[in-house]
Amino acid sequence: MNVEKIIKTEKEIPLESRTLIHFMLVNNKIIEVFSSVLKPFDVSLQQFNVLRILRGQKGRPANLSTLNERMVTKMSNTTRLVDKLIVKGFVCRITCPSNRRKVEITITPEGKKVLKQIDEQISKAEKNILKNLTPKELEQLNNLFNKF
Amino acid sequence: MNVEKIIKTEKEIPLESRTLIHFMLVNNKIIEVFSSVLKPFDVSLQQFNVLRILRGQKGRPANLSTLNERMVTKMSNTTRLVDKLIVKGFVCRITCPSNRRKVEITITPEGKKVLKQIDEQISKAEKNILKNLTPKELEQLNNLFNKF
DNA sequence: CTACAACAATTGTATATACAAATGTAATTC
DNA sequence: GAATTACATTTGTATATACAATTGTTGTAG
Repeated sequence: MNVEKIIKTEKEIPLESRTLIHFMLVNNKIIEVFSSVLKPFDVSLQQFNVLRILRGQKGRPANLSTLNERMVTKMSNTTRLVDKLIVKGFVCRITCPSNRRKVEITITPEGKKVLKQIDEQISKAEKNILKNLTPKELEQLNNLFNKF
Repeated sequence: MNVEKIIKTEKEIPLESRTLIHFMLVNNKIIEVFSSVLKPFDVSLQQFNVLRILRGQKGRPANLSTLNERMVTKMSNTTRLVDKLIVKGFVCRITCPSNRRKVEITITPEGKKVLKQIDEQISKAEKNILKNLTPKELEQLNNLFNKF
């Protein structure tokens, strides 16, 4: 992936700007791949993230602020995100009995089933995106990311 | 930036998934910083990108497909993006005399002036985001990104 | 126990983005 | 040169997201 070729510029870009542009270009590619995997399941990247968080709860219900806190990309409207998952039958929401301000959100068996299918595809996509990188290079990347 | 701490999970994430999540987390941070720099100027990241492309044209007008092709994040509606810049007086659009299907978009002196101010702030922000990385590490990052 | 502050989620509204269909123009084919 | 195809942009519409204001509930100070 050559930055100058992709954004079609002839002039040399300063190393710092170049790195950040490069960063965003790769990120766009990652999101594009993930989105295309998720599309047939009619689930957005954010919705997928919520489903995975809920499964990670192992039965324990999560409330909205917990979800928001754990999401990779925090967004300002988790209520409506959950609304969509409810319509699809993938999650279930009840008001918390001990504190009626809160809600308890859980993943349904149907949601778990779909999530399992998605996971397989996503896992393949991940391997494909990273096919040119060795485990050592992945470690290296993670270490560099830690410096941000 | 510790991934597990940020997304608040206790379990170990496989290296591949972890890298991609880490990638997105850092990207979100970058976008967040950029957006907050741009906010006072009432210019979005995409609009900023268009302005920079137009300046890079050095007077030569650009048409919509050229803009779209050169944008870091391609979006499906460059028309409306340009509309907003016109309202702000930062760019100018006329239909191309030699081919009336096309349009000719140029940056205005006002646009150039604002862009210069933004550039200074963005440059500072870039340095700040990357303050913990040496030039060598930046090169290393770019090389790793090339493998995607 | 009443008033007030803090909390958690929801709703309203404006803007942004994705995708498809439509418009207007130019080039090509017969 | 009329019909068709391809091109470049615009418009329509549905959905997504950001941000602020609102609602309903709980905790707390006096």
